[in-house]
Amino acid sequence: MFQLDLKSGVPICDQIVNGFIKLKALGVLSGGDRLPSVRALALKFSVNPNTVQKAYAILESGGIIYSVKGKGSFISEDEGAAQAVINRAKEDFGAAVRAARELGLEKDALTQIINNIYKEEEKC
Amino acid sequence: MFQLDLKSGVPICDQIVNGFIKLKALGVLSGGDRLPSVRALALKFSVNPNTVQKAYAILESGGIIYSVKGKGSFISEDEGAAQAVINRAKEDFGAAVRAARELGLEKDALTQIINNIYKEEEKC
DNA sequence: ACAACTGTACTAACCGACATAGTACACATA
DNA sequence: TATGTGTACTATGTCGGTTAGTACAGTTGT
Repeated sequence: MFQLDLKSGVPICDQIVNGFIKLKALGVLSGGDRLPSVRALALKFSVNPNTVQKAYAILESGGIIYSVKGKGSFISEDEGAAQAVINRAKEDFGAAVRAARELGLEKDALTQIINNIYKEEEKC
Repeated sequence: MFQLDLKSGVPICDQIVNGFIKLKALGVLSGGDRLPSVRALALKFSVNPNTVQKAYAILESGGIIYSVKGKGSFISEDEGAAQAVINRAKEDFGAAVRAARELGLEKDALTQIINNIYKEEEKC
């Protein structure tokens, strides 16, 4: 399961959305897997149930998950939905690259930044 | 001169800051060049003078520009400011990398995107 | 001296996004 | 029936960004 950083400035709602997208992208969660209930996840994260519910609603509107009253929320079987999210993330990253290039940053500088950040990840 | 996108969600203040940083990085504006007055730019962008003033204050605190009461605001001659611009750009790019990583994108996927974009540049 | 411009410094208010709090309803399952 | 589930509201509070208005200090040109 992922973690929340309440001090990051990133909306909790978005962090939950991205967290599950990542878990699905990594294969930790796959089609049909059940998500924690709205109330359970809220309790675990010490967060308001409404916030979790909002995140689940966003995930469902994006086709990442589907929810059934009285049963729970589940990872969608549809592979295209997650892929669409990944593609959008790639586009966003591409925009950042172009912005950096426009300001004169060299390719090597960018790859070095990437290497450093992905090295940090190993520590976790 | 740059443009504002009031619907982008990016704070107007930040857009103005980034606009001038970009103009300086591209060499359109160089040391000693005069910026539009706070009121003039506010009028041009149909924006509150306070917002422009805030942007100028940020630019000055970052050493990008310097302001003189009664005279105006000017692009800084300071070379260190250029380094500040680079550092800022790197931070922005780093944030994009972290966002991509957060969504589960692999390092190789990011470097590949960079390579493709910098290949495009050769055509220019 | 004067007018017109410049940057600067406030306070007050509005707005939207985000999060919280509380309540209520509908459905599924044991 | 009891419990847990998703869902739908309203109300409240906070915060950042922006706007509005006013005021002051310095420079420049007439």
